Amino acid sequence: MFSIGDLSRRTGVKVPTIRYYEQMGLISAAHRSEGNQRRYEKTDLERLAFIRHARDLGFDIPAIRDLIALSRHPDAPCAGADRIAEEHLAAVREKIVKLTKLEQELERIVSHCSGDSVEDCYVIRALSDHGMCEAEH
Amino acid sequence: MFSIGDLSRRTGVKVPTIRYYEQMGLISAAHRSEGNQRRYEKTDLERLAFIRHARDLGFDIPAIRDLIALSRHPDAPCAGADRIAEEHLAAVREKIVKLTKLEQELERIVSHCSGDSVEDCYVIRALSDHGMCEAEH
DNA sequence: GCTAATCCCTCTAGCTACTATAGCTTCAAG
DNA sequence: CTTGAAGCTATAGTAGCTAGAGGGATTAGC
Repeated sequence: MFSIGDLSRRTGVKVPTIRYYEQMGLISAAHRSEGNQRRYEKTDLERLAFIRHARDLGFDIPAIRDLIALSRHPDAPCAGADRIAEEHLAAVREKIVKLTKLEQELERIVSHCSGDSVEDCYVIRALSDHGMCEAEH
Repeated sequence: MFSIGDLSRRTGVKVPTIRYYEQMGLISAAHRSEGNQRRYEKTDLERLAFIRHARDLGFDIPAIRDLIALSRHPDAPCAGADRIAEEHLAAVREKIVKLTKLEQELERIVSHCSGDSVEDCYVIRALSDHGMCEAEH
């Protein structure tokens, strides 16, 4: 039996976040002590570690809910889980592409600035005048 | 004289967003028509285009506020603007690094899954067991 | 057994940058 | 003068937490 604080220390998930996950339906409502405090068991610990891990990998809460639901049917085909992971991977890649474009544009702007007065600051001028950009955005 | 709708069409910034920017102090409160509708001039258009451009480049609102303040002192040195842009560039790069690590981990997980049942689905198993990860996260 | 420190409870509000809705008023064209 | 589009304010919702207020529970030490 763990208190919510124990669970927090063992998983690295903050206490209010655990309560939030309960509210969001990622973990089921815990049993309560006589004094109305949450008491957890080992399965809850594992579940929370799963969630933590998925969050670290950037899955959002609905996706995690789906993954948990799938993990409860060991005999089902795992295409569903694969698809969720693949979609997430695709989203991550898309973000990287966008950020890389941003990086290049910012790099160009920053490196072009002579460092004199604001009047001819390349940073400010580039922001004022879209025509100075290389790529679309 | 432009209405808020004109401004929106010319800059691509949605009408409620323009009002939001006014509230956030990015643009000054517009003059009003007799019937209390906002009326803008060319300078407002330029200001809004500047904001739009900065947002497209991922600057957050406080940074844009600072950039606008700086752009009003043409004689000041532009080190401030450079620093803001450089910090933002650094933040973008950091995000790219993180996402790239994520991408690799996800790629590895997805590619390892045989595609059979949930029971031995690599996706689910990897999420359950942190020890299966290559990198820290 | 008592007390103090620490933990836990619920509820509410705040964060970013918008977006959406409701209910109302104003504007511009015909 | 009417009508439909556009504008107004105010409020609430989005994701995933985080912080705080104002209490009650638990536990370690004496």
